[in-house]
Amino acid sequence: MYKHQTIEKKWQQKWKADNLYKTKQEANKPKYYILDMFPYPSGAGLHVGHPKGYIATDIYARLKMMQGFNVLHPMGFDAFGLPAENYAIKNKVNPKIAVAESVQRFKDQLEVLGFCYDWEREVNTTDPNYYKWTQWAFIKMWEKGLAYESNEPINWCPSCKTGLANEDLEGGRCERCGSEIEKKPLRQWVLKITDYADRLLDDLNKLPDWEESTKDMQRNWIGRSEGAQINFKISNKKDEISVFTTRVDTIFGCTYVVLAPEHPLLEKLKNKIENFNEVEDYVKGLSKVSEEERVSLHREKSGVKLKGVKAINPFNQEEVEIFIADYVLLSYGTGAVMAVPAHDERDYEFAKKYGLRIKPVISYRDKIYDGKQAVESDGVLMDSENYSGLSSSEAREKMSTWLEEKKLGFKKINYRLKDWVFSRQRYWGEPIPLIHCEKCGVVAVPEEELPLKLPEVESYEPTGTGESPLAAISDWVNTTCPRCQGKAKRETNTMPQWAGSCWYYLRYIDPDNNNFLVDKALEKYWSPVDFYVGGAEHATRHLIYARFWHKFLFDLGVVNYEEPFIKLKHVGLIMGEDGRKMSKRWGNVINPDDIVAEYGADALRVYEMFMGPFEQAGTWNTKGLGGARKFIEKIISLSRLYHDEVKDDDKILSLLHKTIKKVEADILEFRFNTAISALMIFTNEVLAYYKKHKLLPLSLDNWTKIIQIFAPFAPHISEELWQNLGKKGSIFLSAWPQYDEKLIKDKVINLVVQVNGKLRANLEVAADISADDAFSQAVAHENVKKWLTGEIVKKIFVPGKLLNIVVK
RNA sequence: GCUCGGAUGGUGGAAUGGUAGACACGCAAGACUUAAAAUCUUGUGGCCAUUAUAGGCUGUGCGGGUUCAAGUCCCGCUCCGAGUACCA
Repeated sequence: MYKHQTIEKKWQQKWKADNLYKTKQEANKPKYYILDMFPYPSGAGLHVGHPKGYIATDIYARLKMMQGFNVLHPMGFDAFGLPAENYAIKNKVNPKIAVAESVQRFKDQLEVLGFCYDWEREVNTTDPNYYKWTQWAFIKMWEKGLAYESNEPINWCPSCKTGLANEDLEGGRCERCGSEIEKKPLRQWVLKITDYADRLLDDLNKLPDWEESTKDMQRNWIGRSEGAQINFKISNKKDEISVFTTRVDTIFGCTYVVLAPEHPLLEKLKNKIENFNEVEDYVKGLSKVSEEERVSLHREKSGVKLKGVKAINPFNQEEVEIFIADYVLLSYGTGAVMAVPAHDERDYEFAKKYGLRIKPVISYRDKIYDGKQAVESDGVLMDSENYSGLSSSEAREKMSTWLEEKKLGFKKINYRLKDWVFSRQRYWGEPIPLIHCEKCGVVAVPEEELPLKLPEVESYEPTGTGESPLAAISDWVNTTCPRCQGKAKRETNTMPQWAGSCWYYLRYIDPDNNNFLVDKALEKYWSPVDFYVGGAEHATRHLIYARFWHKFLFDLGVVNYEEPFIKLKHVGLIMGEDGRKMSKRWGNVINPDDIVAEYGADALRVYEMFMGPFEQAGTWNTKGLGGARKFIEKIISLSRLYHDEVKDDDKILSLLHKTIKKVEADILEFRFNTAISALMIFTNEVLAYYKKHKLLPLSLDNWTKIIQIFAPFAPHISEELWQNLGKKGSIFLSAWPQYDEKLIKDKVINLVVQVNGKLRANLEVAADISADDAFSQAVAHENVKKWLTGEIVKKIFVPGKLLNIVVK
């Protein structure tokens, strides 16, 4: 039994006193920047799942230190946002206070796990010295026209009483509180992320060290589709309907046109539409149906024909009916579509329901339009005048060119990605640094007045009126225009929670800079982040936003590289012992403090890394923790088995070098479970050797190496064992042991002998045995002989591994 | 529906196309103990055979295929998970 409490505390204090993990920038060393997604410090504190990713990066960072890198491994807090604010409302305290308490609690919990963070670089997004630069970047965006004011209907959470971005929703509900989202027109600030859509998409190809699944999620989220925008004249000849389609090639099969029910053209055509009352009733009826119902899976499509107006197909001048229908969304494309029921499932369904004409215009070799369902794949055009006979892709090219020539339409790329609704009607966020002047319009707060501090307020409650609580502080709101000194009012919306995390990784590089967002030389040295680790839930949120800001900062010349994060890995969740997500609600939360007290931080670290593949979710099992603890004690027991005089056994020595190689490679690949397994195998081997031969199996030199390769996983006990050898400096300042490829090569190997692919014998032979020698030894083996009953037709020899004899 | 993952003992999992189940948990038997815990030893996919040893068959969700050899590659399914959802 070892006293982990004493040992762990001792080394944590010593490391702190020695400033061991202070970031160094030594000229003769390469840099490595490894980053965790910084946490939101909630009042509940950590459960054992939270530190999993931090343990992994800690192991990685320690390896890199020992391999001679200048390592930047910082930590901070993303502390603006709803949880702190809701806590503040409930307890009537300033969120600042709640945040400070949570941060402290968080740091205490992290500290006992023995992480090598450089706390001198701690970042907090709610610190005015930090958000000064969040505001600065926002102003730059506004200056470049990337931040604009809009009054479009947006997602509104009736319970949080704020507008939200698409990224804040989960299945049509508020990601924070689960309330159903309403569409509400609201004055808001929006960031033009769609201007960067193509770069965000294309540059994913520059990230080979991101997981393919994450890149796919981002590709889907951005949702680029190439097509054409086409104008259909309306029979009154004055107005026209613009539709977006990716299938111009099917336009001769267009039998009607559909508008979204909220389409602005309706109002314009009011007098032309004979059944306008019916149309209005339909639209009113729809607005009663909740968004969720409207979008729900099996809801039947419905619509109303606009009587008295028709649309004219620009390709053949054919007049077709116009409908409004709930299956067309205003928010995508132009809010209007040309319906081709023969070649689009949704149009088909609608056409069947209302008995509309269905005209197939694409022919296929294998599947054919049979009247029973739409066929959506490409084929060869038919019944399409002079385009008949062309392939779908040829036709799309020719037809859109023709449209452009005739000015009837143009090629168009549409994105699923929407501009980023960037204002919140809540208190606890960065104030948007803009001023509304009666004469000059919108004016930015001058740079020298930044940070524009969040003012103290009486009530943190959201107002629900579309104004933030800041609007109630009249002496803050009423100000003078920086340009004309006339009467002006401050913008009272605040920024969303995501704002601060868009660039925090840059602040770590230069945390105290009050003159610029990040110093150029420092940025050039440390940037980009070499390795970024965090939850997969950020794949289409934070990771898209941060890439967008980074590209913007690149365009400004603030950063020197276009992508912020070179390598990315996601951490798999740790589930409760009952298989459910750890949560107060289920009563299955395990607090790391309790585990550390009973088993030690080192055991917790080893256990979490040994549970299974890093990216995969795993179920907590306290019994498994006992195994980790036992393993640490086994390693400690090795400290009795080394001796200065010992000459190393060949096999043990070879295994040691294999283990060094495997542990190093596995850490670099985030395969911690197999790295630990390799250490276990080695330990078991050494103990078995001692029992069998009653000889000390380890030289001092090799014992030293074992401690070193164990150190990243269990830093406290390793440091203790290291110091027990009389070493002067920390083990983490020592050089990672080199393995010797020559020693790894076995002289004697186990040759597998198969007959017809079935294992029949294992032979101990020289590693470089020839095929002929292997064969003659194999056929001499009783159990092999037994199976060689027919003619030998083939011999497969894999040197150093296997011999397969094929008989007939 | 679409996109991306995954399925291996009682459990977590391991396996550059080359001995499936490493390593660990659990379980069983034994040692130590007055006893228990801890620790140590041995065994542990299933079936068959054997006093014992040596051994045999079978086995990685299901059905096919490629190969001397398939958990791994190809084709077709089933189930589970994640993301997205009337995106034209």
